[in-house]
Amino acid sequence: MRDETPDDGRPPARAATPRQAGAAPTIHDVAAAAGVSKSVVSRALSGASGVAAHTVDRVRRAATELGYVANAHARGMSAHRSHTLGVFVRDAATPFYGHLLTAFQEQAAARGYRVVTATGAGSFSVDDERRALETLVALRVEGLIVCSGALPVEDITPFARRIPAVVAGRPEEDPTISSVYCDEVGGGRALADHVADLGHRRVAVMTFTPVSSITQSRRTHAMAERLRERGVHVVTLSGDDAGPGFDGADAIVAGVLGAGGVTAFMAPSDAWAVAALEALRVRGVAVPSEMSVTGYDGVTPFMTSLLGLTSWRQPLRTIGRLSVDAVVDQIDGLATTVTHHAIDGELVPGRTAAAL
Amino acid sequence: MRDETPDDGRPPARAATPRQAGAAPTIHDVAAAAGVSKSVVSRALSGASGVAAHTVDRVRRAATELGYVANAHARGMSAHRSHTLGVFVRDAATPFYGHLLTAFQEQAAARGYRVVTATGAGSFSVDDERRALETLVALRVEGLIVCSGALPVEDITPFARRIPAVVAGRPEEDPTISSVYCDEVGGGRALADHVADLGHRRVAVMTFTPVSSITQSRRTHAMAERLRERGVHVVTLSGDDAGPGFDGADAIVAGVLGAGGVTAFMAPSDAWAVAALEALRVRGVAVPSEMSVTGYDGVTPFMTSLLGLTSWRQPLRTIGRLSVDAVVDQIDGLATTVTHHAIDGELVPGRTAAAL
DNA sequence: TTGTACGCGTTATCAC
DNA sequence: GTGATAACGCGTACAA
Repeated sequence: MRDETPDDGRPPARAATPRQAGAAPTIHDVAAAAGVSKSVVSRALSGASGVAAHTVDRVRRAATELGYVANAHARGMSAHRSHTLGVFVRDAATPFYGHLLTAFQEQAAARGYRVVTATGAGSFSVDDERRALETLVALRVEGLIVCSGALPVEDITPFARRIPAVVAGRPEEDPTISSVYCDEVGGGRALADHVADLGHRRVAVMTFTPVSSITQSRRTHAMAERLRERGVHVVTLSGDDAGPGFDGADAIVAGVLGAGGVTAFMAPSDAWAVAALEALRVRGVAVPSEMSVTGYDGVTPFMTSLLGLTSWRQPLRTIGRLSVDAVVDQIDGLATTVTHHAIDGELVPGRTAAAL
Repeated sequence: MRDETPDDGRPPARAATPRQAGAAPTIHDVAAAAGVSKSVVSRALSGASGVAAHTVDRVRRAATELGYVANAHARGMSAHRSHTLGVFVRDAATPFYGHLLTAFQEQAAARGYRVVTATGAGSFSVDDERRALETLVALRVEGLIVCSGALPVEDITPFARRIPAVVAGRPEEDPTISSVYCDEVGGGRALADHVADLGHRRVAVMTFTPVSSITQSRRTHAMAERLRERGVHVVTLSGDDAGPGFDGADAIVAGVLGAGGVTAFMAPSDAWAVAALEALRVRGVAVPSEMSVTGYDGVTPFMTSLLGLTSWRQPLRTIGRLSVDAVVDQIDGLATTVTHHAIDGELVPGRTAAAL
């Protein structure tokens, strides 16, 4: 049970000396408890030299006694540093972003930074995303990591002018802003080669326009292009009209089957591949004997050997690590130029795509 | 390209009047640009009454012109409010927590709060988790939402004394701290009933001790107990020894098959169920004809009709919403008592468990 | 070795 | 309707 009254509109209760119970103890409280001045507390706790050993002891004891945790806001104000990185993710519920998030946290901690996350609050309108970015800026994060396949770069650059920023997980050649991403074109082409190598001559590819998803557009067009180079007949199906969820999967599959003679379907992501596999199962089409299916992303939990999905793995841990390094290097002055880092992915053979 | 020098150890550069380019504009800059005092800017931007309409206009224009975003730290210091909720999640990469996180963000936004997230930085040691909680406290979050099946409540209560807190996603009866969770016992029992109803008489259940995971312990013991009540012979296999990942799945499956006559296996989670399904497939055991398998959680992307996993769905969206409501109600003084909210889950029939 | 005084950016109070 | 001014909690020159 809390022992304080909620301090909703507290202004009148300007505590004179007896701080109200429940309020966080300040450096002043610790100083009083230890019988020294605030500056000594500050120095003792920060491990600065020039403080008597026994004084440090007394201060430390008083601090833990009171459960003192320095106010990051006040500290940031005077130090002009927040030691905080801001991460914007479009949808934390997606495993892809979840893994990225974890990698960010880990590397940021290793580099001595904390991470605050913001999202577009569910209804992914561009306006929401803009507001989320503003939240990060208000928090005076020292670096910005943006993970969104959709947010146009124009919405990021105004902030990137002030704060070292990096776009993670999607290709971005804007000269203003660094990026770390998996080589979508190389991945799409390699996966297409895999399908062509399996002997498929008529392949359906689900494609997107850049506005709906930069990554999915890039990789799917690379697939189609490479297939054509290999002399494979390509049937493209637009994923832009398929709606936000995966409800359009059946319509897509119907299109694939209706095209006639198609023996392989290349999905833009593992999630779409799984949705397609479901639709195929419902329609009684055997995979891979009657139809081969490939995904993209290669992230758990889709990458279970149970599903055996043939896919392309993006090295999310590496992307996360390099993204943090990119912004922190800029913050620390170790790097001053914008960098674009394309990481190689890796083919995951699987069992959903077989030789014809 | 950034046009400022990185402000690493900036103290000497105490800008006199000409602020260094790239530094975030302050209310002072806006005031100067609009030709008014800071007070007016503050009131104009906060929509307070008592400011001439044309002045508001001028200030607004100057603010957007400069790209002014109020410093949340300074605002919080003066207002004694951060309008921020702190969320601690054990592992954002897990879909379970990812969904929860999204639900938090959404409801927090609806209630006018922002969310900052902290995790144990990957290597989930209790020490890391404590440090993560301290980060949140340093940020002076007004409410705390803790999602971790492992962090002992004793590590939370010292903070909960000061800050309204809620444990989300796991049962917690501590009188100090509110909780919102799915009824693990009810879920485990209902799922066990489902298995018993299917006619299984010898069932293997993977169990945990509370120290390794409170939720998994609770639900699995409920399963075993209910099965015994129904006169079913239960074989328990300890999941505590299975290691951190799912590598122990094959050993578990070996134990299930070695027990003799077991026709159903109840896993503590969907992830474990999928791991078991894989191990069974490798061993050539047909599901569900030779062995029925059930999971628990019922969260995407495991809940694809492709896998057809029989499971128990936890209403994560509801849990997320109610968790935020619980802390915000306490902050706003709408609620003063600690509440424990057990939400009902829902059976997901699936195809991995069949009648004997 | 320790204490004093100031400033960080903002809001709220009180004169004007 | 507007402008000084005093906090808020902390770090840190500078003085003692």
